[in-house]
Amino acid sequence: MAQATIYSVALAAGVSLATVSRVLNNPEKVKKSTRERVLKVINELGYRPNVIARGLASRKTTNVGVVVSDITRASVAEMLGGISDIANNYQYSIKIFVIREETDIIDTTHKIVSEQVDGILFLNDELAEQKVQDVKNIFDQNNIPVVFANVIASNDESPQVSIDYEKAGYELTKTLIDDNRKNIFLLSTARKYKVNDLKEAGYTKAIKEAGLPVKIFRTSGDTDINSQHFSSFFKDKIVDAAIGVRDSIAVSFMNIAIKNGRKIPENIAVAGFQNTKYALLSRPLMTSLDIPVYDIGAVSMRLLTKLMNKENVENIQISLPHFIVKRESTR
Amino acid sequence: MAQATIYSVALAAGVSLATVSRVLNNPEKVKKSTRERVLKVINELGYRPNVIARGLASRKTTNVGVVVSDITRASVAEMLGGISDIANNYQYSIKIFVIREETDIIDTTHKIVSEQVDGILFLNDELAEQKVQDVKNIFDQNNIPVVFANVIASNDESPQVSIDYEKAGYELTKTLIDDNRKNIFLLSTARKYKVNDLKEAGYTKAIKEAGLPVKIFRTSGDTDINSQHFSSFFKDKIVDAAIGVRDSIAVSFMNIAIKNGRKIPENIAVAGFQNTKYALLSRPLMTSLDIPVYDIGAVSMRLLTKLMNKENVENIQISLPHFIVKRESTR
DNA sequence: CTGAAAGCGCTTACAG
DNA sequence: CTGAAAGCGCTTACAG
Repeated sequence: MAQATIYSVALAAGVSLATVSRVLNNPEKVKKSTRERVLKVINELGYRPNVIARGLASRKTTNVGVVVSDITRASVAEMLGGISDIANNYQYSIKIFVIREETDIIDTTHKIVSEQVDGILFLNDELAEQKVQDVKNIFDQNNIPVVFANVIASNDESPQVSIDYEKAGYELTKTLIDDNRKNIFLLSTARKYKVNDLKEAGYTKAIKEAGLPVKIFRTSGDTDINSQHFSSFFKDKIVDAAIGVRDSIAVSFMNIAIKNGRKIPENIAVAGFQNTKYALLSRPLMTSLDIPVYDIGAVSMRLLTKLMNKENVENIQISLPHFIVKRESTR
Repeated sequence: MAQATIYSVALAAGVSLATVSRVLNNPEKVKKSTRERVLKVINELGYRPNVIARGLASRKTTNVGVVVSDITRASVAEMLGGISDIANNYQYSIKIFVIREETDIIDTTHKIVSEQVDGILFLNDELAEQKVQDVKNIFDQNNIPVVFANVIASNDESPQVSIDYEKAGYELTKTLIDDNRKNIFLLSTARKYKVNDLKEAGYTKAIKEAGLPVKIFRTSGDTDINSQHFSSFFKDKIVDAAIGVRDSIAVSFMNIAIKNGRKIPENIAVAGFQNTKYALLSRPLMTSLDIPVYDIGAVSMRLLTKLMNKENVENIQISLPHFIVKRESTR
């Protein structure tokens, strides 16, 4: 049997389709008795409004677009968990848009606009700032609210939720300084992201305050590649502490340090960012800065729903709390 | 300025909207000169067809629904990578539907139907078989093609792409048997999934062939929990080899074995499933059965496009090759 | 409280 | 090769 439509419901209930529509969207405007009659028919027929038709007529799709770079990254997946939980509560559906290095961002953005999403969650932290601004402009022109999640947008007033990465970098570095470490490396990525820039800024600030030498080692996020970098690292560097901008980088470093005969944390203290499963499955267990990724996703989505409803939001730039989980790799 | 519509393009190009539509959908049916004129206007106006309106009129949304349980799992995220890459090629957009234990599957399935997706990729391996069948039936009734990705559907003829998990379990167990191990544990999950059942079947087959004792230890997928289980494990069990149904379980086991004074692989050989980053960041490096998760996603999506186009597909049940990556945790 | 009608922005037979 | 018209399944003023 064909899917029931609003027509068949109206017919069976002996009302007009306007009334059926009201029962669904503004039930209080319909007399109780008719409302119940319509509802009964809806149930019997298993009627579900065609979301596409509704989207066209109402100009609201109840779809939100989530823009990501690498959906494969644990933090991204975790954030999606938070997003989808809240989206479910608010009856929004999620459309994923993956932007890669090769893709024409502007073109893709226009494509997203043509998909008529009601709002955008932007998780892509790997885009150059200028590009982010371009993208933001296009969404603005089309009146589509955007929330940047775990991405520090350019220094404007864009809605965003994240943690204070500079402070986090500062604090994590400070714990190593307080442990009397003198040669503290920051293991960062070769490619520059705003988020990592902030971690670096915090690191540098703490290091300089302590009168220590700033030592930033740039490597790859790819474990196979950074293993090689780290192998040569130990030939010529003096090091008694290291912070990886991601847990995977820190664990990788730690493993190779051990292989090179260093004791953790006696010779070298190691800490990472993100507090992922890697930190829990490493030996020794690794100290890591916990970033509430799930919450960032959830809070972003909640903020977005408010913006989509044109509610007046007091604070559109939310900074969530972070904390350091101390484990065996530091003292 | 308001978004250009097909009307404004038609007006500016001096043709009917039918012609504009044809230029977009059946360009060969339009005279070259008019086609070029229309195309020019489209460019000038930055016109993009409203995907929703198109979806309503053509009854094709070029959306595919991806049904997942835990989007947070590395394998799911990786699969999504493959799916989105191919979806991009074929111009499909991806809508994510997360099904959790609490959710009413049947209701959600109806909801997905009402979203008018053209096809479904079903990644949810945590559903009981009966439920899977129910869900499948609903999609069938609504003529929505479904491909099961990395899920073994009930013993019917549903389209699916996966690996031969039983064979994989058999082979992995065999390598340990060939290394002369006698007390080989399978570390499985308490909750039963079809996929793990198959791994168990392969394990059991190999073990019985060798005349060894079947030893299945059930624990949790959660690292915090299984650590505790494994700690008590070593009090009373004789073991010289273990296979974790997931890498994370195997690494967790290995770490605790080492803590209990066992040498890997001398005393205990350890292997996992999935060949994730965990296997690469563990010490010793862990042997693991590589499951081409990305490819499973990509191939599923490609198969789905064919089904959505109503192409005649020879083989709708695809088994991708797997292989064992031997590392330091086994000999 | 309810219905008739227009309209959302497209596609798609049908004519010509 | 092109256009006029109907229709996809809804929502939403407007009347009453």
